[in-house]
Amino acid sequence: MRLSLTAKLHNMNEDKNLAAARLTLDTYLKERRMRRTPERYAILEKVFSTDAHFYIDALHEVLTLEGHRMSLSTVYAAIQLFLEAGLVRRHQFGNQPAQYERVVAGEMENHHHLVCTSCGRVRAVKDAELMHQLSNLHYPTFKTQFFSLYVYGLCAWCQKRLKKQNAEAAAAAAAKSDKKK
Amino acid sequence: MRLSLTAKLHNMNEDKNLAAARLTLDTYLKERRMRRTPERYAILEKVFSTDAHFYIDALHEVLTLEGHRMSLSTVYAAIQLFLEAGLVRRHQFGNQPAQYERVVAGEMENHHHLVCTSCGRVRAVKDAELMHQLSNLHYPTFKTQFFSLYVYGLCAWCQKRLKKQNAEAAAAAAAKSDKKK
DNA sequence: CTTAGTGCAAAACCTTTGCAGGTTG
DNA sequence: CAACCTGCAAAGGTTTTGCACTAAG
Repeated sequence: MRLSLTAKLHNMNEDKNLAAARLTLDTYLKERRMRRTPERYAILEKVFSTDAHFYIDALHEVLTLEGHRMSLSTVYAAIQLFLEAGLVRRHQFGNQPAQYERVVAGEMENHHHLVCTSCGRVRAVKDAELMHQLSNLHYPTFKTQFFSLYVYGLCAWCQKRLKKQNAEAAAAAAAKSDKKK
Repeated sequence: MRLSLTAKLHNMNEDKNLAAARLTLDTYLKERRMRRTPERYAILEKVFSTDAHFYIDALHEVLTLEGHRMSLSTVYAAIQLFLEAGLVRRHQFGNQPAQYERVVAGEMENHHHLVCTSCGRVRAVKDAELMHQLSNLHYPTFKTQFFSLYVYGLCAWCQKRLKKQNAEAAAAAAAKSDKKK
């Protein structure tokens, strides 16, 4: 199978990211004399196999389907650990279950999020200049680690949906007041 | 009792904000033929009595203490309604319970948040220029309503605490390896 | 009067925890 | 071989829901 150049570069970066993450985890665990269990590394590998957001239960499900046998609590514990090691970031929108996202080796944010206030869907947006500016925010007595910018609003799909819904509601209301008369 | 000029101005603004919010709620409820119950207005009044973040259960407790009799689910339902009407904003940090914040009449954000990744405490920061810039972010097909910027890091208190803790851990580790020898 | 809103209690949900047994260092 | 991690089941805490009753339009 031949891969395109961009695909090759992509894969190379993936591998590099994963390798770096493994190293970070190694160091983190050794420093704290914690154990380097196969579960933790399997979870790490899966987490770094994509830059998309993921849910804990979906992550567990995928791992299970792929033949790893581990319990949901192990996944929760590992993600908690990764969070403390700075390997993942946690997001929570509305009161959906928490979403997580890998953190690529020490690099500051390179994107922010558009969140639909109606359906809850999240889209990532890249804006290098803005990200650069935000990563230079500093405050006395506060040691900045990272930041999150969420822009809330209506996605294209929900704009359409709500417009239709409102039209229907208006029609229903009109019918009702006609009936009264 | 005499009030300072700034206190007077403050109160005037509070009153204006509350009045505007009441009007918004009136309109919102009428449009949808929903009922204007005393509970909803009592909750609205409390929500607009401060610009601080609040928790649902604390809000319910305060209302109860002040003689309003209403159940927790009513408060949840009302806040959900306010959320849809754009009268409050929801925030969620770590997996603490959700925090809410009133939205002052159509005005865009005027502050952002510093969140301590260790203790979870949140501090509001005003930066007019930055807020103005962020409120001008626009995207095709996405109808922006508002935004939230969170800067995560360590608060002064946790920086101190963790430093001390690490020193202790190092000492303990040293003692342990001494013992082995 | 009709329907929506409230109150109460119970459910649902995600996440954490306690404990027994197995694995890592 | 000691300590820590995993797995399981059960608890925890917030938010939602079902149902009967009350009140708003």
